[in-house]
Amino acid sequence: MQLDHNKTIIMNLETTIGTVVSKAVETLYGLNIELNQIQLQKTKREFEGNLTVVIFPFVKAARKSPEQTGQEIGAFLQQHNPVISAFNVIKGFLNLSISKHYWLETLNEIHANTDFGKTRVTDDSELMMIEYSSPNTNKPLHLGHIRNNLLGFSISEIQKANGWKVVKTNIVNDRGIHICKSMLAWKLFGNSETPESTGMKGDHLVGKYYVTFDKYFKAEIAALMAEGSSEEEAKKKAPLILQAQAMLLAWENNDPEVRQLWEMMNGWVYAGFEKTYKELGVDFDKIYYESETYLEGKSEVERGEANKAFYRREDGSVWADLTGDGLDEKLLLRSDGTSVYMTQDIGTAKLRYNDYPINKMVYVVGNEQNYHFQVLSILLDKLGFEWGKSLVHFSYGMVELPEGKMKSREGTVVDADDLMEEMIETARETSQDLGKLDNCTPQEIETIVRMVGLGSLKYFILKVDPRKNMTFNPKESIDFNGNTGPFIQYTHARIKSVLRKATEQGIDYSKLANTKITISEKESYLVQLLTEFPAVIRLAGEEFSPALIANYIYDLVKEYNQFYHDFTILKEEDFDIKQFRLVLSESAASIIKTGMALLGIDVPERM
RNA sequence: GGUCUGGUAGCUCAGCUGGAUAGAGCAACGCCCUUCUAAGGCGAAGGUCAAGAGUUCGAAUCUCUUCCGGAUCACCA
Repeated sequence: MQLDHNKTIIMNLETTIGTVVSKAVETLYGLNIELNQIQLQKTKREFEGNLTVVIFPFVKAARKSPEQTGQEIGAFLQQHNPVISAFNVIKGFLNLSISKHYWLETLNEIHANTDFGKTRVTDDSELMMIEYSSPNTNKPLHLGHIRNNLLGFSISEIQKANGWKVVKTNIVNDRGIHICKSMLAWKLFGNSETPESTGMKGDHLVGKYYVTFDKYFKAEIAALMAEGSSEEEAKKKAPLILQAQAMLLAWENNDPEVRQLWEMMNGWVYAGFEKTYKELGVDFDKIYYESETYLEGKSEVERGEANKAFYRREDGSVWADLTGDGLDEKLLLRSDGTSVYMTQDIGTAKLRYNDYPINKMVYVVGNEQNYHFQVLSILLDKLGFEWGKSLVHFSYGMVELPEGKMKSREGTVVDADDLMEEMIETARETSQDLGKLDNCTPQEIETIVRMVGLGSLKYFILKVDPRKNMTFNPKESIDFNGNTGPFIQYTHARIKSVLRKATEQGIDYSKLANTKITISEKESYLVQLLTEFPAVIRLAGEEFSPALIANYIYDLVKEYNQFYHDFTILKEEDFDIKQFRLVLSESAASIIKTGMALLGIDVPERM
């Protein structure tokens, strides 16, 4: 089985050593210790060795100095485990060197396993539904959405690699006051413009009218305030907002004219979104539309009211009293009967659990909505759904500009389509400047340039801890050197280039025939890095953190590049060594490719 | 104001459940292409881990206090 195979490779070393350590302290000092109490870590680069046992926890029982304790344990380990070739003790740290032979055997295992690091999904696997993207249909996607989409897609891939069945889902917020604003503005000021008549992408055109609405709305507020209204009053009685609200009500009452306008403008937006998703490389297994779930939500709210979980006020609005949970009161239905965001989320959740045997439901939504999901969870629980409390809100941080938050009103929003296009163009220019693709066909160039441009953008976003806010500086653009996507892609391309030449020369590197050769520290360290891949995937899944994958690949690539620089591969005279380096290189390339795929990033064969 | 969250090099970020002299990249400086792709490698430089106290063999990491940021608490989504 796949899982066990991976375990033999990575877990093996640490557990066997841990077992021997526990035997050592028991034999030497009569100390009984749990396996997980033993602190085994990777040896720091400046010291000799591969794995380090922290000795401090044992010195008390040993009644000896940390140095001496380390020496004794080290000697015991070496005697009882042939994998340990040497050891040294510095302060309270016992550094163990693992035999080269072990690393070479391990490399062969890794190399033979095309799914190295992944856990196979079986019929028995549990199902995780992951919601991400969830756009409103009144404006185009921006940089914030990009982070959401990349995280959602990547996390889905990572969970699949951890053996989960994954259903990627998207709830399209296709109804509500926001879209009515765009519709109204288009109706009033749009002169029947269409994507065809203007040449604009549909989502951008609809977004334009959302801005238009806001502009006139602001003007009305200013006028009302000039007449003596307070700002609060003005916002409530401005004619445009009243009309938009009337439109929302008409929509919920199935007014044919409003519905037709809605269908048309949403159609424009979907066509636009589809293009953006495709360009970004994200997709969904199941799409829900708020317009198809909000009624379910409404009836759930009404059921809750009947059950006394919720209550109705005199004005007809329905509320949940959450003061008992330390929260406030929450509106669930407006006094005019129309539903709010929370209403549809209740309906959507219920429908999803009806549609799929969900074991874990994950919402990829920004941390600005932490409160919303806290409330949602409680409301579903109050409605009697046993899974209500188990919803996972994967809360990620905002993307900010150097000046702070992006504001659509001030035109500082970084548009998703523009940004992707820019990155691709930058990649094109860089390739041309460097003359990298001179021998490629136009079609190849197009493919590579897109890979690199999008790779730089995706990696830039995914390498950051998802929980944290991050800063994007549009003026500085995104680098192609250093800790970047293109740097990793480039390394992959270089390896592939060497492998192609090896194949041309007829060199067999299907496996390492001789595992008794002598290799350098740098080389065995690279193998050690490769062995860590499965553990990284597992941790990334547990933590919901693509950044862990990104950081790991970067470390690997950085290390490989040093090796590539310092050692010759094809010109190596010793065939066994040459074969080893090719096998090592191919394994590295494979892990780079697999790892980047978990981030939704493609790597080229040449660049 | 309540709740949540963050503060690490000039800038952008790593630093796993506490472990050795806190690491990368960018920018700036100096090297390395007659050698498998220089989108690369090497070197030097850059730090009061916001401040203070505590917990202990050991704290960027855990606890408390203070300072400074951000989010949220809507008949918005």
